[in-house]
Amino acid sequence: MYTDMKHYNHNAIEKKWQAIWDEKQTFRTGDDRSKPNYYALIEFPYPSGKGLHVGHPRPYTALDIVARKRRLEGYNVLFPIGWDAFGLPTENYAIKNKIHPAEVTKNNIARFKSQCKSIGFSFDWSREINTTDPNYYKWTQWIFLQLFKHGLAYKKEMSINFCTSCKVGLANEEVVNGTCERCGSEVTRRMKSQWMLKITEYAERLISDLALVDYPERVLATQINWIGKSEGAEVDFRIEGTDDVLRVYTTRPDTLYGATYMVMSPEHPYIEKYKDHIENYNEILTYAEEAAHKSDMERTELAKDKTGLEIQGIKAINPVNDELIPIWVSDYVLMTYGTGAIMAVPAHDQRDYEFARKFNLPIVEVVGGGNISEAAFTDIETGTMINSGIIDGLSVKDAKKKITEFLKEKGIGEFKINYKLRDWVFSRQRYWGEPIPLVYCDDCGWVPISEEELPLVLPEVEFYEPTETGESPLAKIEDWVNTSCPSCGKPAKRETDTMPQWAGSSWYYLRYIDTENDHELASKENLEYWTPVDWYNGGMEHTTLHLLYSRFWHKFLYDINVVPTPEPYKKRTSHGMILAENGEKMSKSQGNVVNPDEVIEESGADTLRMFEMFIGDFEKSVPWSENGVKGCKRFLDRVFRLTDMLTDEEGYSKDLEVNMHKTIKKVSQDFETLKFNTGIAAMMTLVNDFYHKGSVTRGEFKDFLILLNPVSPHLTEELWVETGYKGMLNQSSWPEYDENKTIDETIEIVIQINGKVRRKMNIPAELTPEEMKEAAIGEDEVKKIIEGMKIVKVITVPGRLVNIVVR
RNA sequence: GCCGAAGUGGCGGAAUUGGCAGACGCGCUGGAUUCAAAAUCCUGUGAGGGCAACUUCGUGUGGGUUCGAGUCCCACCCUCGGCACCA
Repeated sequence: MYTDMKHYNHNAIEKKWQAIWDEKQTFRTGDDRSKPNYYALIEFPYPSGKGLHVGHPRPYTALDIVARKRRLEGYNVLFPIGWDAFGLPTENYAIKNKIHPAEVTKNNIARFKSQCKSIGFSFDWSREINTTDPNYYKWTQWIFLQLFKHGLAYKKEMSINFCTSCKVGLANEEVVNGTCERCGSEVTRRMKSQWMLKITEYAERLISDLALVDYPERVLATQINWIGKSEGAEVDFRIEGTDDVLRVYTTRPDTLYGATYMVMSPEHPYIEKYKDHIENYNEILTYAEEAAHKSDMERTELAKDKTGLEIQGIKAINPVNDELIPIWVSDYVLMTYGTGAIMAVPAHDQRDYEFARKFNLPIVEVVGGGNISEAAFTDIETGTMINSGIIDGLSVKDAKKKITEFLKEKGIGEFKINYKLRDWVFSRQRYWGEPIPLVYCDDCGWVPISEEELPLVLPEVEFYEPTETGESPLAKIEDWVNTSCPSCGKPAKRETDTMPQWAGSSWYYLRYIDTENDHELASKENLEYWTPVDWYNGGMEHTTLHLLYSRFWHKFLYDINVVPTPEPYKKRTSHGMILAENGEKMSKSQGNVVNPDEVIEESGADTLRMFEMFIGDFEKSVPWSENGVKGCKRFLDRVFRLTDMLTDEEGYSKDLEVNMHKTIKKVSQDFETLKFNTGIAAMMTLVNDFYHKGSVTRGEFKDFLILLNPVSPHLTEELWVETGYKGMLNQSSWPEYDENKTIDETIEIVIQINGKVRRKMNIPAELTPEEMKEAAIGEDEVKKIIEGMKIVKVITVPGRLVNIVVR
């Protein structure tokens, strides 16, 4: 006969609790400011047309666990969600299917939202934001205006990276191996007048303030590497027969005596300036044009073999030894870094060495210790200066200092710090982005529109395609473009470029704090209470771009007294990707995308959440596994059936008391340190213990349910009610452990002889090392083994082992 | 080339930071239940040898330190991520 076994109906249970949480607004951020606050943040998603795949819930579940645990610990928790909804894929889809991007966005968001709800995340849905909402981008525009007013936004005619397919300018960061980060098409260079943000002004602070935050080592390294700080000197070389100097930047001023030629970038202004002096001007011009034509890809990839030309007709004078040296032009020198010209020291720089070898230029050794007939000697730790006049005999470090002081004294050089970081190209020739709230007036130049007029709303437009000239589609809407100057009232034209997708995501964490505020981006009081974000988790792919940009904006807002902290995020962590079962990246084209909806339907959201966390090391990429999902489902089934072995006892049983305390400790710690996999393993072990014992007390079950709740919230809430505990689980509190009760009374120790495990024995935990030693030596088997040998030494590790060294 | 992370069973991964390698899960083996299957429960599961108690080998490779090394040091190899002519 069939027993009346209750069945774990995950679908019913999950729908039931999601409805209850919604109705009771269970996870709405509280107003009780007497509670300690906790701000947990995930990277808000871009609502693509494809919906979520199983990679999304990994970071969301992780911080959902943290948020739920914090609430049970008595914190007032802010755990918000929103949509980073401007962007090219939506626009491209809109173009292709002739649907308004706003409509596409709305549909995509609806899909994402219902998926997020079906997974049971404890987001505060009352604070949902959307970067394409005028009430939101009003403040994105407002921040831009402040940047503009503080001189940090400027327009510049410049050579930009231009994606041939998207027809937009790209920031350096958006170009990956010479192709567009988004669509993979070829990127070429093109001159275009662009809005730029002076992130370089913050370069130093973006490095030094990393000391204030808790980021993983690899993230710190990426930030520092990207900013690329270097210290050196700028040095003036006179150009023979003129009053002009050619200024160079070098990190090795100590090698100045070894400079045997100079190299200018093909774009260097002196080429134009001295065209009358330059005998081979036409040749140089041809070379410069070729270089300009090359995309960044070609210029770096093919540049393994160096090219260049000597500039005939002008020569430079080495300021320390007055030697006449030739000036070359080569595309391995970039106009965008340093001064656009270098002094070449082939003996001590790899690139100069290659170049000198190829073109038979002299190589003069000025740092002794290497073998320059074979390779450039670039070591700066061991060498001693030679052939170097006033700095002969010094170490590299001392020589740098002395020569830089000398140059400074003579007025022909100075100490200089350079950064690889470039200013941020901030305009896009696209429709689906925030309009830049500026107007161009022939008399007044660029004028900001009045802040009262914000938001400057995107006008309706018939076609979203960029124009043939690469201009924004907005340029075609005449009655929008033509306006009057806010300053003098004369006819003027609006800026038609829009902002990049990075804009809205650079400050969204601030808006969550005060979503309804319509007179400031967030109130001082709320910002004081909630910032900085306590824990921000996101993907490694955002650790250069997004993190740097948002830190920059935050620092600016700090400088103008809008936010109270110098850094936006106190702690940052990163998750690994979820790959397809075969170890490949999940992608639509491969057809290997796993959809969470199917997993939820079949095994439930609680199982999905658990497996997302149990699958492996949170910080590493890991392949998805169908069987792994089944394993987690099996575990939750076992949890469900624990109710059949429930006893009436309210406390912990004697047998399992230590296990309970150990598990509480392990789970509590592991949920704080991204070790969700081992925390869950500890709970599995505990459940195995319950099964082996065949019973579980009400007290044990209750605390176990709380521990499991952040991972699998629906089932645990259901079992809480079913078992008849008070109220709802989310109203209870996180269990505490007693350190003294995490220690077993008797422990098994290992007896080693000469470092090899020979015996194991059970002893009372409180034995002293001396007693352990006695016990080990006295053990019968051990006695037999060491009979006739001499005990040299005995090592005891309390609670672990005794090692007997014999001869 | 430079920077960063890693290399542990058939698989995902553990290992209180120098102290029983392989927790937990998957997969697989055997058993119980069943007419049978699924599900469930109980066993076993790094490799070799032994009827067994046991024993030898074993954390990318080679050396070293130590009573003791997955963990520390030196030299390599390989994988993944980032940067890449930045003077």
